[in-house]
Amino acid sequence: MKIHNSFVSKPTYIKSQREFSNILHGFDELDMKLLFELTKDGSISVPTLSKKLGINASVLYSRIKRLVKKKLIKKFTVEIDDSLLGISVKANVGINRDPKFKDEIHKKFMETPEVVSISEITGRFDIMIQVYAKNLESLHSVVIEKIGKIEGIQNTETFVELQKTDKDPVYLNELT
Amino acid sequence: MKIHNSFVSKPTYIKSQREFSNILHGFDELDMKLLFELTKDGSISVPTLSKKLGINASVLYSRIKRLVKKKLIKKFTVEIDDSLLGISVKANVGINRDPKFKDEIHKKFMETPEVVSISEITGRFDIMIQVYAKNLESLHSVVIEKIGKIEGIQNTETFVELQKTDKDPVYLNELT
DNA sequence: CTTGAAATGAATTGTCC
DNA sequence: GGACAATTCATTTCAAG
Repeated sequence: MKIHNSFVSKPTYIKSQREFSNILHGFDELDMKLLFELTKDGSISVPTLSKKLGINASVLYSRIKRLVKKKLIKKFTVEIDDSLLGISVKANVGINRDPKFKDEIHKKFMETPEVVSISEITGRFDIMIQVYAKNLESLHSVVIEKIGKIEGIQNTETFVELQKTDKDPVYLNELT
Repeated sequence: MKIHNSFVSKPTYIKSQREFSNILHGFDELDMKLLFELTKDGSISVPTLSKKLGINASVLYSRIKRLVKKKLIKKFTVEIDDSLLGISVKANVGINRDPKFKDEIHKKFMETPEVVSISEITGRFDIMIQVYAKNLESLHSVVIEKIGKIEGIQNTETFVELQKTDKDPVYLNELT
């Protein structure tokens, strides 16, 4: 049975807001546990998971299938160590641009291999991009030669990442 | 046989700089193809991959094992759709801090569930953090109430992500 | 070192409770 | 949601090129 979000108020027997929204989306604590385990190890076998969680394997098969079907799991993938592939410098670059060239600039970024993500943002900059490079020298040349010379780009400001700490996945947390 | 980087110059029969560094690290084009396929679909079976690439399954078994052993593949995992878990606002926050409180601030960030990554950077800010929140109101309250009030934080500047484009993985690209 | 096939063992599906 | 049986598939091993 499917219940639509906006017509339901939170019943008292549901403890946390998170549990509530999970139920509204049709996902429960077991789904969250699965996401947690699969994020840690996406190659774990269902029978192994079954033992670990103390839940029948058939249930896990159908749950995981459901998580994939409902697109909560976008895909199974691998996490790769960039540094072993020669990427030793990562930077964010804040950019201001002439709005007239928005699409053309986006296209240029898509064509620049060193640019790995492009975000439209609010605030001091219009765009923030992520740039991966082999070393500082090549980062510099990418920003100055390739990016700085794109028509419509008015200003760039580079933030080189010295050290990054990634945290546990969000769905483990209680967001306020 | 292992050859150390700095003592070897690029022989002429090796076409690209990328191919060269892969060889130095002991990884070749087949390894790159595997990384590409596994990034696209980490749950593909080896026999299926074998047909797709036209390469004997035994070879792929040993190659993948090697990629994992050498830590080029850090782990198998799943990609999750945050928005379906109620995360509808993502922001980067640039921060200036009193260096005396560096460690204490880092610890506070680690304790704040909305903070998903922490980067030490060069430039206008000392730190850039990524914040996930349910909505703009909760983002605002996290930045003002939780982060702004941490001792030693002098200044914050929030960049709300309006739209983000992620690109293809780096190891497909030719970096200069 | 690479291939292919055969034997093993494990994962997956379906059915019934 | 759980248990089990029937089936399919992945993985390892080994023998030969």
